[in-house]
Amino acid sequence: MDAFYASVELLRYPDLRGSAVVIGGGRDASPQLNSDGTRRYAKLRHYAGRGVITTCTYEARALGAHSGMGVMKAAVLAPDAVLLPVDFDEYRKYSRLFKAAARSVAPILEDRGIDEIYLDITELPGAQEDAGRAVGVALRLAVFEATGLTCSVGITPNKLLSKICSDLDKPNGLTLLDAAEIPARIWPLPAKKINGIGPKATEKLAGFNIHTIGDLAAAEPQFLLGHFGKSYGAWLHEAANGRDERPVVTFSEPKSISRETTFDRDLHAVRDRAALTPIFTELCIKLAGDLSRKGYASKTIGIKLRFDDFKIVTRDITLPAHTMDAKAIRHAAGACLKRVDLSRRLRLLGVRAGALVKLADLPAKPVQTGSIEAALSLFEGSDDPSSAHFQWDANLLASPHPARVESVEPPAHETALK
DNA sequence: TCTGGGGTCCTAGGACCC
DNA sequence: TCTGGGGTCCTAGGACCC
Repeated sequence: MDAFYASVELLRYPDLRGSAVVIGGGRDASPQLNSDGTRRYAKLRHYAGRGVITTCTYEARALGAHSGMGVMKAAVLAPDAVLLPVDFDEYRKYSRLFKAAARSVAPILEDRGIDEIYLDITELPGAQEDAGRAVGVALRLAVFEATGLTCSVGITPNKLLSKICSDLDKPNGLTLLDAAEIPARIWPLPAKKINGIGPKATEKLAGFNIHTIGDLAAAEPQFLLGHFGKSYGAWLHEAANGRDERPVVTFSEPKSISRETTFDRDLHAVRDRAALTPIFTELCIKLAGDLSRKGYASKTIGIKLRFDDFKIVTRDITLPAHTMDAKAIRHAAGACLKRVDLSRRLRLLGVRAGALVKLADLPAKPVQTGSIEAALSLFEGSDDPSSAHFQWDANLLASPHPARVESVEPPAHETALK
């Protein structure tokens, strides 16, 4: 989707069409209603805070703003640009609408986040020959009719090339590409246009005088393997040559669910404990709510800290049984926090639930909260909370497999087989 | 002007088991 | 008392993406 969040906002505030508009910042950027019924929008120049731009209109981009940029920095470049707060509920609504419209054209759809999808149109009637363009036209029409929003489409032999091509003619673009055109149209592009080559890899490649995808394609595979590792090196070579066999995946289970927040000001774990504790607990409650709503239980609870120097530290712990209970999550996360050196001030705190299992697939009833608390009290009472190693007392825990606890020695024949 | 929130995948070492 | 090879799980960090 083209400038997705900003475009959704323009549907709501059509008077902003044609203006430089920035979405982000958070908090009090909502438009106010004047007495005459007109709207008064917040200007970038009045912003004070730590937010970043999530999306901005093409007019704002022309002034130098881009997503990821701090709003304070953008205010210097475009002080008169309009600032709007993010409204994820609204974007999710339009996300569902555009995906449903796309599915009506091509049912094999891979979800790549709120504003991006892959479609497998191989088996679509008449998708061979020159009908690719017809599919692209139908797709954009269906999306526009359902949402009033434009999107950009790449139609190629695989996901890697489609991703690159969808970006070549933004906004409202349609780009078709045949494998034979790779040298002429793909190789001149910067290497970072490949999905999977980020800032670090771009920098490292530049050090070897590899700047374009063509440079990368011309590099000896052995050289790439030697400098980028077996897996990534081999992938770089394949990607540069436009080869990608990944299928369009229509469904996948989530691996983790998390909540995090950046504080208005940096907080010290001890001195600002009174402010920190409720934030920490709130994150755990929200995470438990997310798990419950989505129907998952987690066996690994972790925390993420970002210090004032932007260094990130993570800690996690695997529980004896899956849980979705806020108290159990809070206790586990608290135990993780005790394993971190907290002398620096904190900028961000996050809580994560991993090792997820669908509630329906849970082997037995989730362990009761009380038992997990009893187990975790072992951590909190530990003489050495910084120690990375803890001993669980299995007897304190309710087992999700009560029957198996009773098993004793394996039968003699089984022992013999070993 | 310091840089959000929610994810995935990969690597790597140590524990532990066979 | 000195060395194997394979496999899984746990934990921490990092690159990358939307």
